[in-house]
Amino acid sequence: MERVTIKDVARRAGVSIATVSRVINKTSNVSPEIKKKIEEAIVELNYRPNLMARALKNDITHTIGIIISDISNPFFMNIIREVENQVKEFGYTLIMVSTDEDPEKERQYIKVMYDKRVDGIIISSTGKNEDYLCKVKDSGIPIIFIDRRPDDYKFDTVYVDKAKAAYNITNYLLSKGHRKIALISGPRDIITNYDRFLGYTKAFYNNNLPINNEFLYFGEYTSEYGAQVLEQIFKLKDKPTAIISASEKITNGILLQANRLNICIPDDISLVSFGDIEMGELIKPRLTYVDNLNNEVGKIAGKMILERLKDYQKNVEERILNTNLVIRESVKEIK
Amino acid sequence: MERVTIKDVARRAGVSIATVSRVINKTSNVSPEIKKKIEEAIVELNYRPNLMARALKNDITHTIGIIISDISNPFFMNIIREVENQVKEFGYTLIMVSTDEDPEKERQYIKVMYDKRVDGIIISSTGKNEDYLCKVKDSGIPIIFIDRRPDDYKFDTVYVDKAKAAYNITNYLLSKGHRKIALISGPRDIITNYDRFLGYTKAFYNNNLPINNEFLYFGEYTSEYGAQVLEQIFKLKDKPTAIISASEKITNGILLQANRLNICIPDDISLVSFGDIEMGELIKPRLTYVDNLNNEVGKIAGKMILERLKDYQKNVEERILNTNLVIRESVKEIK
DNA sequence: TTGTATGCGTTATCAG
DNA sequence: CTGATAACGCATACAA
Repeated sequence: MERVTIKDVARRAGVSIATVSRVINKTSNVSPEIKKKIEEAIVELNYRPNLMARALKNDITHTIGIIISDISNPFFMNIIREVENQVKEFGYTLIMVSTDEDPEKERQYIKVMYDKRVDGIIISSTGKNEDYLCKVKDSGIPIIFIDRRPDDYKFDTVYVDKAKAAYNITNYLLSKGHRKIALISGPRDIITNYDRFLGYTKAFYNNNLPINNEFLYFGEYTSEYGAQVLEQIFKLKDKPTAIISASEKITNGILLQANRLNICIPDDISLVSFGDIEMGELIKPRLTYVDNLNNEVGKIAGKMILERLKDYQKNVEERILNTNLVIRESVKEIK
Repeated sequence: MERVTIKDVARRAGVSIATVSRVINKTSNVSPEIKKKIEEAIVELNYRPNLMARALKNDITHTIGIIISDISNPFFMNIIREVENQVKEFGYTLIMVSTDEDPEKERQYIKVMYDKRVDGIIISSTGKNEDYLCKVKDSGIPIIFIDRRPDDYKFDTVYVDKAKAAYNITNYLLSKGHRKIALISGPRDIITNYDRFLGYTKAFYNNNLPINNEFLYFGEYTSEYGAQVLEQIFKLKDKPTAIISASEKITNGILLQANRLNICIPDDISLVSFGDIEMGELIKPRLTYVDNLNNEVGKIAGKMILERLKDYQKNVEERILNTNLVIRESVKEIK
């Protein structure tokens, strides 16, 4: 089955390819009879324009690249779904890669996006390639930062204010009498974890309380890491009375490990999580948590890229979302 | 920042574009000095070949399309992740769309894939577009069916044998004394649900037992549907004593609703699920389930497409995976 | 209104 | 070993 091109259509309709192109793109008037002939030819031959050729000519691929750390993370999955929903009706499709938080891989994938001439990039960045992203942006490819704010440069951005959330969580725990509060974060390099640290320390500072560095854990956004740290914590002489978990995955691990080690939440230790877990309603105790608003982040990211695609010149936009603490049963008051 | 092309490189190195192309593609010998000059020019100008142009010329995009019903379904997410892992090292990237089980959307997206000239398609099909997929395949784009087997035509395929699994589940329930067994499936149209039905009926047939059609539910792969049917079931005069759930999402809904309605599993009703739920270890009772092997399906799908890409002529391959029943605590024995 | 011809950035064929 | 040039499929400026 040969691929039929605009030439074939032209031949079949007995016109030039220019005219065929005109009726396809409705770019100028074509006489009704000829138009009809061409349309018939298109149907008969089942002609489909070659988007590669078009892209080469117009420098528009109708493709948006998404670069995230891990597709299998429900957090990002939801974002992707929302982005897809936003952009699909404008004819864009998504091309998607995951970096595993590896800056080198990230760089490679940014290159891939550039090479593939995507019309725009949505990225949850490791933060180590901002200089490079800047170049890509300057070359004409809009870039939207999601979940993690850029550090040095200016980019369109949408994320939840983790510093404020961490501040609120910490304050809440302090108000419940907790003084020894563990913060279990993802990688130290990733700016969101710095922000959580910021909010955490601010709460202690404002209450004129000292920070115990031993209670600050930086690792990975994985269930394994959460499990491992919980075990570690319970070997400590001077245990924390509460934990702040930076992500659902970490929370998953904490809960799993607590179950294995017969640790009771909140009786043995309190827990607050960034992001509720799947089926959270069924798991006892129901977690006190902050919503990560991933659906909203995704929706906004989709809209932002569409706007930016329409107007390349408009001012850089920064959407910082606030999230509230949802208080349920995983925190115990300390006398 | 202008985009630098092979012409710029050629000019900078003082050679023709043909020679530049030669060193880029190592397609024929170039004298060492010239080669060095060109390589330098490439670095200095930060030249990156335009993949669009290349694709137009070579008809190879290094892109694989994935068509599934719903990205936000963990089941498909895992598959995608595995596929990505398989193909990324061969320089392929994934373009991904979701159909929401809508055959018309599916058809549109198949077109998109065709138009974008992807090198191959991995699809979990509604089953309504096989004729069209056949044409696409004949046009030279390899197609791999995942999770759902093709019906009329021959395609490379990898899926778990749901009929056998359903047969095993049903047999198990029958052996535990259950006679009134509800089967809560996804859409009637989707072949996997027919297969489940097949396995279910076979078990009854082999045991010389009658089937109650009222206990056969077909709907959606959603939590809402699971919840709704559970409620419905408990309004029945003659309730089933056991439920077979066709998917994690449905199971989620069943568990959530059971919790709301104070229905105790397995005391009030037994439950077996296709696929375990997230954090299944923590939710009581731990489910008796069959593993959906999504990781393996994804891995195999990735390998299959790579092989097919290497050899377009090889025989159609069909991988049917078997899965075992994992018995835990959600089924009660009936006197 | 329609056709001719050029170029998008490559690769490949053919001379030299 | 190297260069000029055609071709990939399409869109469009320019001519007619």
